[in-house]
Amino acid sequence: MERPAANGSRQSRVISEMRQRIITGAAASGALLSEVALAEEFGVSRTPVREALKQLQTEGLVEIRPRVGTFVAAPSRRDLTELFEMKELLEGAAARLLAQRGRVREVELLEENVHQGDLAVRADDRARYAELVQEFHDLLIVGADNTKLEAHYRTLMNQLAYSRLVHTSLGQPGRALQSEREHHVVLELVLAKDGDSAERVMREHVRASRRALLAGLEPGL
Amino acid sequence: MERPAANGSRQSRVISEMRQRIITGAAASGALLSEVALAEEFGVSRTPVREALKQLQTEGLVEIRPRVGTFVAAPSRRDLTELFEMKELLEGAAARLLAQRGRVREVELLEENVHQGDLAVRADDRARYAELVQEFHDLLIVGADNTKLEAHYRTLMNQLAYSRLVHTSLGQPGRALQSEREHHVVLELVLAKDGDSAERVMREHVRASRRALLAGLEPGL
DNA sequence: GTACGGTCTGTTGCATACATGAAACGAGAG
DNA sequence: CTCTCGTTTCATGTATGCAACAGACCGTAC
Repeated sequence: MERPAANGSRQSRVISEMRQRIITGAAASGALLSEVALAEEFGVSRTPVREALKQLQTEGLVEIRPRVGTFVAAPSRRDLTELFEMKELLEGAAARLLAQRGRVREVELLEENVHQGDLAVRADDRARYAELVQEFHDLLIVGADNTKLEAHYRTLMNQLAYSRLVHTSLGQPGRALQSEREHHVVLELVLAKDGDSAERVMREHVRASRRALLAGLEPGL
Repeated sequence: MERPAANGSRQSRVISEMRQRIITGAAASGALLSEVALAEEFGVSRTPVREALKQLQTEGLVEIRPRVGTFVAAPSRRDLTELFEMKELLEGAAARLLAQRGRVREVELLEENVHQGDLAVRADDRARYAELVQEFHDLLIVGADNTKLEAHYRTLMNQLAYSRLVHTSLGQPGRALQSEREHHVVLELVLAKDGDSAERVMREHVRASRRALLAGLEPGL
């Protein structure tokens, strides 16, 4: 193979590309991921592809049925419930931890985020607000300053394909305004360093967003 | 969307054996895990060994330095703090969820466990009590009836190599008795279906056990 | 003694060939 | 038509060879 050697590990490129494809939905749920097909597509041999799939399996994004094939994971209804339960748990804990840390950089970014959120809601700019919602939750997690928590959280969100779901949730009438109000309360409690309440309210916020999501999803499910 | 399929392939044997070796400490922290050495030892080729190591990496048990080698992960002080933070969080949530479920099978097993624990403490049988402590925490997690929570929890405990640590913790004078008392309270709150309090007390219990552990590890800290 | 540079060894990264099992398929019997 | 069972096909599972890179080692110049 006189291929002008790709710089950097080929496998890592394969992994991130595959992951992105699954999260964004470019690879349909339940679809077969053939090793040879992927290998040809990425211009590498089966070996790095196999290792990438293996990693995606432990991340819960694909299911490997031995001797049969690798398939894009299809979360069941129960999986969704469990994932949201975990989301509630981790984000609640993050709110508490952040509150305990005091006025760190992430808190200031949250203030700016909430400010921008107000503007987006007032302007009824749903796409912009969806972005800000994601940033809000992300800041909370990062601000908790616990790399394990962050890692597990990201794994969960990937399984949820949350970046797609958030739009559905915000599509419910009045949800954006309500969501933004809840963000306000969480931020205030973080600023007041009231970890207990911040955690409680954050959990309620997650439950509310889940309800809105399921309400928007129900027809199709 | 299930966790690692328990098939009978050689690779799964390699993985579980390696994992066990790391968790139990048979493979020293920081030690180099040579692919060829492991392959020869297990009587397989490098390929399944490589894939096993890859999986252990995403579980956080080994660190792969590209083109250099694979090493048994050595948790830093900060890692330990973060891991305990997560332990507190997950076990607390599990207590809450179990309390909400009512009188399920795991609750009955917990009652029996606490009863046995009383006997072990009274008899000053430390080894037996260490077993029971692990079972207690395990029942709690399983009883939460959330497979994601359980999976993440097990990953974390593997990283902590908790099965080794628990003995250190219980070695502190009076810790066993105190621990058993705390188990009692948690169980009572679960029986009373008081999820809020169960979570709170469980968190305190985890923090207390962490303090006992650190005191036993480094008397100076 | 120290700094420098080249070589050398050990390790992983990737490609490829072969082994093996699962599921689809189709011919034939009933 | 339907069921059975052997065959065929196609996917993954594993072994192995070669290449490339990191780091140790050693001789040499100063």
